[in-house]
Amino acid sequence: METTGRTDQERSADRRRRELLEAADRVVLRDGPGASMNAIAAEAGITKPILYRHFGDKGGLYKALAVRHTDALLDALRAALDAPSERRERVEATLDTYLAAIEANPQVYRFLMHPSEGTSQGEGAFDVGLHSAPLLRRLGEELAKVIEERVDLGPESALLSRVWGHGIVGMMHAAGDWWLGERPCSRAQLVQSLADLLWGRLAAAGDRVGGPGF
Amino acid sequence: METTGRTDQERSADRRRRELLEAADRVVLRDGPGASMNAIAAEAGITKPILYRHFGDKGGLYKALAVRHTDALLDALRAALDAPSERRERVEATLDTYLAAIEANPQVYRFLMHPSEGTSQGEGAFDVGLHSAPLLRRLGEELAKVIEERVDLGPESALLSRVWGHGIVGMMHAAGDWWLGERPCSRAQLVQSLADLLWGRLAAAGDRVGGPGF
DNA sequence: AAAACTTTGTTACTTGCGGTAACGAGAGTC
DNA sequence: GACTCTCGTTACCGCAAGTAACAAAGTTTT
Repeated sequence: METTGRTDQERSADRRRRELLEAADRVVLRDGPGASMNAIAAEAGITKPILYRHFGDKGGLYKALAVRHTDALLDALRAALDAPSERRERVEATLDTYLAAIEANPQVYRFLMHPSEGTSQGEGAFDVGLHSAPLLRRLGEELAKVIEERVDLGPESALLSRVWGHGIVGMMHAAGDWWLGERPCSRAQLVQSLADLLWGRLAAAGDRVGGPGF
Repeated sequence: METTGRTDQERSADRRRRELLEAADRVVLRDGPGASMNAIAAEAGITKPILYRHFGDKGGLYKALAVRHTDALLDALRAALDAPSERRERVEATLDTYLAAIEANPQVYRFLMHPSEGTSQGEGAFDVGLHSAPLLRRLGEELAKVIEERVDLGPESALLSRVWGHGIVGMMHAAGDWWLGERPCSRAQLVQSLADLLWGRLAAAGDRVGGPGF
């Protein structure tokens, strides 16, 4: 069959690609996001031009890496998000899953957050606002989908769910980032605090000015 | 007096520094965050080593630039944050101020969001979690201060206010970033949606399938 | 079987940037 | 007049991204 021949090549290429990605992963995890193409090639046991043949440029490689990890994280999150429990519980589980992931592997997380580089000259008036990590965008969209699907928001639900999706993801990310750096409390406490925030505790709290003393 | 002589030099150096920063600003605003030191030096009418004498390295220059802009933004935000109106109004005004700022000058905003680079070799086990833009950290801390100062959160208020400060800033940032890219609605609508989220509308909304508890 | 092509890999190069060393010219000081 | 101190230059180093040109293997075509 001709299919086997062609498939053989494709499979071989795919296997190679996966091997390269795994090598790249090791290097990036070891050396951080600044890892050089040379280093990655060396780890994979080959030389630079092959990497470029497979991934085009550094952006391509990093994008492929990011997609892998993002997919993995998304799978974990979806499980927490789609649980049949009550909303608050689901929210807490999702927050905890995310935080556990970044806690377990800060290097991966750190890499995912700024894949955008570029020795690029030119391209002055590119498009604005696309610097942020695609991971966050994907998470935001995913969460938006779930919200719209499961929460009754009346009219404007399309807009609201997306705003909230991105907003909540951003909240989770920023708080997680800060928490990871300072470790001011346990993960459970952080989850509680964030869930409380989403549950309107900021709106419900009283002013301090009328308080004791002063 | 000797003081005048010394002050003369210092003033001259400071003026120079400011000129250089302004030149750098123009270039960064024109060419994006990838602007080269050569380009900045050329814009300032001098050559590279002078930049390095003034700012140490590229990180130093970018940090100085970032501090300038961050200070400016913080001043605007503090005005909205310290208003004597009601809390919801204050929150909305603050959100709107931030969004208006990033809308008015996306280039600046874009630059502020990833000043961290580094051709650094070595330093393998640096510190994790410091990749995020210092702007967000400063905003988060600032907001935390205001929250703790004006909202009664009972015990744990120190922790809660900081978590919320960073969380809310992250929410604002992520939603703003997405909004700036897609422009799915007016600024006012976005502000409303985010304030609604903070006001617990997510918790208050009903489920879409079956009842709560399921 | 020999020629041609594809795949897989190499070495060696170019370009461009961050950063630095070494040197040069004015201006104030002993 | 020599000394030094700041401001400025040119010319370089090192390094990383990306590419061109070439080499050896297997596969297909004639």
